[in-house]
Amino acid sequence: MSTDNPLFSGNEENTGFKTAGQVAYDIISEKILAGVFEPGMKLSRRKMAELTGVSVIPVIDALNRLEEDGLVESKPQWGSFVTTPTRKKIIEMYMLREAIECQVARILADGMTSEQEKILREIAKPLDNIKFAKETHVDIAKYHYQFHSRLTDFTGCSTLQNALRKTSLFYILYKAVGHTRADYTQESRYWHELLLDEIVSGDKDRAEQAMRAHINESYEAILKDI
Amino acid sequence: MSTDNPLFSGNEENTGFKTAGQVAYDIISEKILAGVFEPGMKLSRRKMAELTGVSVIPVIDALNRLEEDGLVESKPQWGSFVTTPTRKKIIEMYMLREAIECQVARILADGMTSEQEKILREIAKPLDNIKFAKETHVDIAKYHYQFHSRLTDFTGCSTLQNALRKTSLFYILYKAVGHTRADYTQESRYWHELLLDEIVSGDKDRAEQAMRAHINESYEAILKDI
DNA sequence: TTGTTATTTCTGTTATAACATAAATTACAT
DNA sequence: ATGTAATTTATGTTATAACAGAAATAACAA
Repeated sequence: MSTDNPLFSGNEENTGFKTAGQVAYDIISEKILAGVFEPGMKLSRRKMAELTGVSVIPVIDALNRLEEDGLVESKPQWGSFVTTPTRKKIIEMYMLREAIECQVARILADGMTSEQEKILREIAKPLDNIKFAKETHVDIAKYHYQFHSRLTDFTGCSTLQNALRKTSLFYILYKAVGHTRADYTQESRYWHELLLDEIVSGDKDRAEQAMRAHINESYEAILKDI
Repeated sequence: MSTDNPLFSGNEENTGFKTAGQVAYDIISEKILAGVFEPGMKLSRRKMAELTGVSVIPVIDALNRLEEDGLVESKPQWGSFVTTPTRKKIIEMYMLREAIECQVARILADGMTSEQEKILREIAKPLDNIKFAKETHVDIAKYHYQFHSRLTDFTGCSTLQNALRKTSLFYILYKAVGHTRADYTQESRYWHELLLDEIVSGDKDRAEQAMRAHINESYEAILKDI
């Protein structure tokens, strides 16, 4: 899961060599996103070092990166623990996601190649037809991110990509916790294909509006959960 | 500069105690933002340790944070160096800033207290009347950030605040390099007060549009520079 | 002079161990 | 039994030193 997952942007262009810090990051993040390390759990440096098979120095590095990712929180001089997805944090995550993705929609409305559109439609179609009963919430979340991540990629703007990645990590963390009660079978189908229609229209404002509606649908659904 | 500067969000709520990593971060970031460490300059771990008076471990921590801030870039297994503000990076920074601040404008249009408006107007007025000849570009950039940062604060959304902070750090880095040729005396006055007018109108779309225009003015001016 | 090889230096990385502080536990007195 | 003090344990932090690989320099041959 750690190497073939597009979520992990860790330096993986290397020649198979993994730094010790990367090893620790991969293991710990995998445990968190799989729900093994539950929110609020304390992540002791020494325990994590023992678990991952490296020393405390690379563990500190890994925990720092995880904190930047929003998966871990730290009180200085006290310790690190798995982030608890509170209502407030989820709302904040959506505020940022809306900001990023609306901007992405505007940029792409300004100029998206037909080649890019083709690629996106190939992702959108199966995504809009997912059998919700057969997939876990986490899997669906990752599939969703795949589409939006590719969309953001096509802006060529890495700063937007990095910001979006964080919101997705947090979203997956929330889904991994498991107390999700929303009924996703009621979600609109064909949303992503319609979204693409609006983007290729070339009208920035229309594209933005469609994206905002798309995100708000997910937002409203989650607000009922928490 | 390190403790009274609102740009530095490092854990400064502590009881005067500074961790070694924080010491290193403060010193190195100050040198970078002051232009002493020029873009492209290699920041050797050992040299930085000697300079800051701490060991290499906290220096690594500081460099990691500086990389997250966008002030430093690293090639794994090779080293860290001061970020060079290329045209592409500046454009990307503006894309992110526009995304963040337009969202801020929308949120505040939805509900900003009169107390908050009062505070913002007290910052906006002198900002709109700055004597450009008497201030350095860096000082003006910091003053500017003070307004926009406070604006973002009032959304209560720390994720937007963190994202905005990065764009501002990069902007200041760019200004610190010094080859800025734009004539800022031609910039519109009263822009920030007018911006507040649009936000308090309560119309999200109007607020967003005004913010976008505000940022684009700065954007267009800088594009001529680079 | 120029191209090649060997050596030296420098670098990022990380394991080990020490230090100081906070938490938890025990010991003890009331 | 309960509150307090002493002690032990655990933890974050960081200095030191070692390891491996890259870069630069020196030595040497053509």
